[in-house]
Amino acid sequence: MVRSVPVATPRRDPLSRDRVLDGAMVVADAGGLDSLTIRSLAQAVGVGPMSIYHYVANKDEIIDGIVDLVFGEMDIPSPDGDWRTQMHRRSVSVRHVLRRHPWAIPLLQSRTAPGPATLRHLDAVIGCLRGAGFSVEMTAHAYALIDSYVYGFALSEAALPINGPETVADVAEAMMQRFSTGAYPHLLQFSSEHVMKPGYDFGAEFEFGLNLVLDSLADRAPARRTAPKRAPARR
Amino acid sequence: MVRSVPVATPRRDPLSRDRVLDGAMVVADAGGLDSLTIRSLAQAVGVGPMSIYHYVANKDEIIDGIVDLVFGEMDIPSPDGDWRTQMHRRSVSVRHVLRRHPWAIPLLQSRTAPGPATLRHLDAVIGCLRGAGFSVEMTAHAYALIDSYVYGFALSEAALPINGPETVADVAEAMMQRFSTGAYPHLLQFSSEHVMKPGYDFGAEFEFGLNLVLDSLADRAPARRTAPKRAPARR
DNA sequence: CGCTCCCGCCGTACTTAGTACGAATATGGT
DNA sequence: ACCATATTCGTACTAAGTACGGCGGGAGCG
Repeated sequence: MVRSVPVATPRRDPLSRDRVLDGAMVVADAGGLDSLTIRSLAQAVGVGPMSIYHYVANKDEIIDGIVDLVFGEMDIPSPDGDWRTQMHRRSVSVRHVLRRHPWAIPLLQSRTAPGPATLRHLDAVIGCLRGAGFSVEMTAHAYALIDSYVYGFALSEAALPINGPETVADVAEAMMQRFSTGAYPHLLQFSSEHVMKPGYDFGAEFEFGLNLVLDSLADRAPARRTAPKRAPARR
Repeated sequence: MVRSVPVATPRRDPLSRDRVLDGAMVVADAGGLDSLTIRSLAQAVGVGPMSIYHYVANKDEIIDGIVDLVFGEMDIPSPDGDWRTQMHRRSVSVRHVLRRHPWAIPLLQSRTAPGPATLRHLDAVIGCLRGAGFSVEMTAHAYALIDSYVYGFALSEAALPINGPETVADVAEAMMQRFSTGAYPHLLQFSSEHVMKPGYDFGAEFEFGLNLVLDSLADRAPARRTAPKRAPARR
């Protein structure tokens, strides 16, 4: 097990579970979940397809592994400090991470084998809310609400045509043809007057909803504990 | 096309795009998206695999088709009546439909070829909000917020172990082993004190978040509340 | 110094899925 | 009765997951 002299036999460094999972992340980031096949992964890490199976039992285990890696990239709320600030920072971080790894969004909630980073994240969020004085019931409410919003937003955002004004125009153009029948007047008006305007950025909607959600929760929370700082509860 | 005598040649009635899509729905509902293969679908509708391709170009078109069927099952907000009531009813309906077809959740936002039911739904939601007096900007905010929440909640809900107190206990048991190390104290406490309690129903969290979101939007909306009539909002 | 065993690696091949191609069959019109 | 057209399907090719077993080289032993 212990290698006395590291120089001795670095055949070409012996692969490892971590290198497999890191490689899987890279492949998924580059081409989406569909492009992540055992063969493409093997090629990415420079081995034959079957070598992968010496480090993971099957593809599902790879998926579980990279989902946990994604959770590992997210900021965790600190138990100290204002809960609203912490949850805001954490939520923004979650969104940014999911923008980097959009393929992970449908997987986040659907894995039944959470890894350590996932559990640490969950624990920190619950700890933050409970520490702020939320009751168990209220914590459940808040957590479901915040995460539903954040994940849902990430899902919507990921669904948008790949970014770039070019694509937006194309999609709009294609849609216009159907609208021209007059069957969808509100949609037509909304698209042309707002969504298709040059400066429109769907991502900017995130802050509005997040602040609304957090403010409303603050209103209904036991407004005490660790938050003498900013004046909360703007109404 | 028109069959003069129904007795004459009901070979076994001639299949159709609708029968293909309906069959695809049934298969997906029964066994999830993974179980929907061309072969399983063909068997479900009683034909050979290749016959399918006379009614759809490829599997993606089938996916697009059943996603639109899902949208077609959702209640649509009426332009008359209180927007809050309408949006509440619509959101509850969306959630129920997605509970029936959980495989559709990751697909809803990711299809770039929306069908007629999808567009009708979109149009109705926008029409409802605009008709209630929301500005274009506010409509965009509200729509992103509400849908992110509803889809995100559906996503979370679909991820839960299949329902049934049996499974909950099992999952909890498996998790407990990891918690026993003391690494996730808040999560442990939260689970044992709340989530694992007999009466807990995650689905009940939906109303809390939905009402909070709608109430907060109402606070920031033009206090016009119910649209007295239909406001065409054309220009 | 050579033998052997083990570990990491991979070649081969079986199974399932999407689907291209064109043949087989049926149906209605003349 | 016969053909044009509309349906349906048989065959087969490609890609992907992965079971099985073989190979080769370093480590420890004699």
